[in-house]
Amino acid sequence: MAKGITKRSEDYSRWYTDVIAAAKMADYSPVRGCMVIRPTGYAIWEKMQAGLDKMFKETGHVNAYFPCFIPESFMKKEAEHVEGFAPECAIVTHGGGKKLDEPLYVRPTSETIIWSMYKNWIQSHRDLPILINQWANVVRWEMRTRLFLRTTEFLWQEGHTAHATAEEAEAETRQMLEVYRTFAEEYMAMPVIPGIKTENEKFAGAERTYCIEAMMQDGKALQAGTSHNLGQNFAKAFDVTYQTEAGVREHVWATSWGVSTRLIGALIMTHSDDNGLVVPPKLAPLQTVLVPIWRGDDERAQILERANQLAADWKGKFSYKIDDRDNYRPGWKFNEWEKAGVPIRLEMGPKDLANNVVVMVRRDTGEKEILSQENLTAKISATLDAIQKNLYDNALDFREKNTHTVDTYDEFKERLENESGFYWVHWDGTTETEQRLQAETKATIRLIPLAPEPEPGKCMITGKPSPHRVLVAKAY
RNA sequence: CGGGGCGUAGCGCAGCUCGGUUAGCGCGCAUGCUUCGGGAGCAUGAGGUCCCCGGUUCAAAUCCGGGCGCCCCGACCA
Repeated sequence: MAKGITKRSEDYSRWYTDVIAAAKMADYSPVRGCMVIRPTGYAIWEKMQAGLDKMFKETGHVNAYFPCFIPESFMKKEAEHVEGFAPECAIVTHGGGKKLDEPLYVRPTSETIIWSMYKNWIQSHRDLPILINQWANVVRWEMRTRLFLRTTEFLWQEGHTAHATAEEAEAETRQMLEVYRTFAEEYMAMPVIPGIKTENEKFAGAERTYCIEAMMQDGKALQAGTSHNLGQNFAKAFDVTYQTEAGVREHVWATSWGVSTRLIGALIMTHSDDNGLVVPPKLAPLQTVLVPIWRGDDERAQILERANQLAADWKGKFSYKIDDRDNYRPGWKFNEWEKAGVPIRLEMGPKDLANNVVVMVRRDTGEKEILSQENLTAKISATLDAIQKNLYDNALDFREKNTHTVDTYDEFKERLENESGFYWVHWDGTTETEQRLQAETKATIRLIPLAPEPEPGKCMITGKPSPHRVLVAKAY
């Protein structure tokens, strides 16, 4: 039934790219490592943007736009930042046919150019906080790329805030992490675990990085969003100070936070199946498609008339399309919309017309149901809600089934071989042990829980004391 | 950067080993008719720098040399 899509059990990577191709979400571009986001993929991004942007505004943020070119000298001002990003930057050396006096970095992230501006905008505590977000593209010259998950250029949002106190910055960082968690769970129907990154994994230039981690269907972890407490690092690098109420000059406290088009990859790998894309109703570009079935022009006219009558009640309640194309047959359409992940398909033919019913098919379960044409609108709305919930429940159930607790390194290594998934383990808190773990098993410490359950134990590798467990997994 | 695979019609491929008519096949595309409840059938038709450069030869998609590009897998990263 799913011609052209490799089964997940055969080859997970190929399945992933097949789903994207079958749903016409993206295409490879003439430029290595870059992708073209096609209308179907972009529509999902627009839905994500709409949901997130609303939440950003509700928490007091405003949008702005900063340039994509950053003077080299700016990039070099924060030591850890430049060290972290320099290897993966694209640099413009020529413009207008002439060599530039100073090379321009194509932004891999915008902290530096934004803080160069904040320096001018901030003098007094009265100027704080600044709560700016921008929707933009960024470029990171990755060695290996995968559609949506890691491309040389990608789209994202980056919030950059400035605060008078460390406490306020920390509260902001945590608040935005919570926004991401809510978005992932409520819109994407993707359960996530919030936490803190280890020193080793934190953002270049941050004091502390928070993240949300999700489990993909192959048991691997995917970092779905990050929120950084930047402390005073950028304020010091760019000499951004303000006068307190008491008249004292202090460096400003900063945060930054972002999610990217990678979320689309996360969405695919959380819900989709061997028949193609599955999209939760809240992010589906098209929520319901009605496929009319007819023989001959008379039936066609009758069916379409009834379909339009029914659909008149749907406006403003959910998005829909009546697929009245005459050049494709119903079976072909069923398949196409299935691959595209449309949550609900309705079928209506002559028999249904005679019986005053329609056939409804759920994308998530494949269940067919014959519905009266009375109260159809309410039934569709309720089913969309049910699909949203079912997708979340399934994803959560999958994660729980694939989350393990282990105490010894031998057991960990053995189980990781056979069951990829999340592992809660004891760790002694050192970077050396973390690096050894990664070198020996390819798994990484994904996060330290926000509010860890105190559980004194011994590091599974070194046997040194550990106050609580951390989350370890192979990751994208 | 290492390992593997591959460049021939829009897409997927055969042909290459062993050089030889006008380079094929499937899907898709165009037109027409019949169809239409899970990827329709028939007929007709359009569509090619055989990745590039050089060499060998009467003759190269095919042999030789060099180059470029893409995909997959690993080391780094959202």
